[in-house]
Amino acid sequence: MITNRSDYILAIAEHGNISRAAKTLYISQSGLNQKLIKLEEELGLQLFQRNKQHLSLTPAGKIYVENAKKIQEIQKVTYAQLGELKDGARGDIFLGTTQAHGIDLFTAIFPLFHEKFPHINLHIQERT
Amino acid sequence: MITNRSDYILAIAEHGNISRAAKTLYISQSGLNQKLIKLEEELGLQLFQRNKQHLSLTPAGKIYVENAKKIQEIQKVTYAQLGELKDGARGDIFLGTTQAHGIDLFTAIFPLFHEKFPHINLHIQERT
DNA sequence: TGCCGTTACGTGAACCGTAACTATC
DNA sequence: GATAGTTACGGTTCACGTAACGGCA
Repeated sequence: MITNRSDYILAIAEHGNISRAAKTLYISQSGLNQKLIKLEEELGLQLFQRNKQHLSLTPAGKIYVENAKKIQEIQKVTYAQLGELKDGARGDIFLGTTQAHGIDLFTAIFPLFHEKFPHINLHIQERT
Repeated sequence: MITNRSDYILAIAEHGNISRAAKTLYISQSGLNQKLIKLEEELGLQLFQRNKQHLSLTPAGKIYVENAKKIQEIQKVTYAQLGELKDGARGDIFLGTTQAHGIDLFTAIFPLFHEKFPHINLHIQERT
C-alpha cells in the first residue's frame, strides 16, 4: 500500500485525533503531527481546529479532505489498472513453429522480448 | 506552483524528452531521469519506451498519465478554492462602537482574533 | 561534436523517531 | 496519572545537483 500525504490527513480527519490516526498508520504521533503542521504551513492555512478534546476540520480542512478523497479514489483505480497490466505480463507462453528457421527468429527476438517482459516464460515447440 | 511527481511525468510525456522536460521544470535532466526511474521501479512497470529518438508512453504510461491529469485537475481546483479562502482572510475590518467598554471587549478578543486571522487588520472607531 | 539517457558520487535537506514539556481530563 | 498536542534534538534516508560515460545522429 502506498501512502501519501493525503492519506495522513484523511486519517486524522477520520479519527479527529492525531495519536489514534498515527497508530493506524504505524507511525509515531510526533511524526504525524509534524506532517500536519508542515502541510498547514505550506498551504498557509490551518486544516484542523485544535480543540481541547479533539481536532475538527476547518473550512479549509474540509475542502482539502473532500478533494483528497477524490484523488485517493483515482489513485486506487490507477493502481488497480496497473496491477492488472502487470499481472498480464506474467505467465507462460507456448509457441509452436513448423519451420526450422522459426527457431532462429525466436532466438533473435528473445533477448528483446525478455527485456520487456521478464516475467513471461517463452516456450518454443518445433513440430516436424 | 506546487509540483509533484505527477507533474514531472506529465512533462516528460508532453515533450517526449527528458532533457527538454527538465528545462521547463527548472531541474536537472539527471534529477528528472532519476525521478522517472524511481517511479517506474516502485510501480514495477516501465512508463516510457526508450526509443532511439524519443520517449514514448507504454500502455502502463498511458494509464498513469491519464489518471495523473485527472489528479492534477483536482489539485488545481483545490488550490484555487483554498486560495480564495485564504484571500478572504486578508484585508481590513473597521468596527464602530458607541459604548466605552466596547474597547475593553475588543482588547480582550483581539489577541485571539489576530492569532487566527493574522492578515486581517482590525480598526476600532469609537463614537461618542 | 552535440544531444540524448544513464550512472557515480557527494552534499544539503527532509523525514521521522525518541524523549521531554505543557495542558486537559 | 493518562492522554492529548507540540517542540527539541539527532540519525538516517532521500533528493538532486555536478560530472562523467556510452550510444546515436
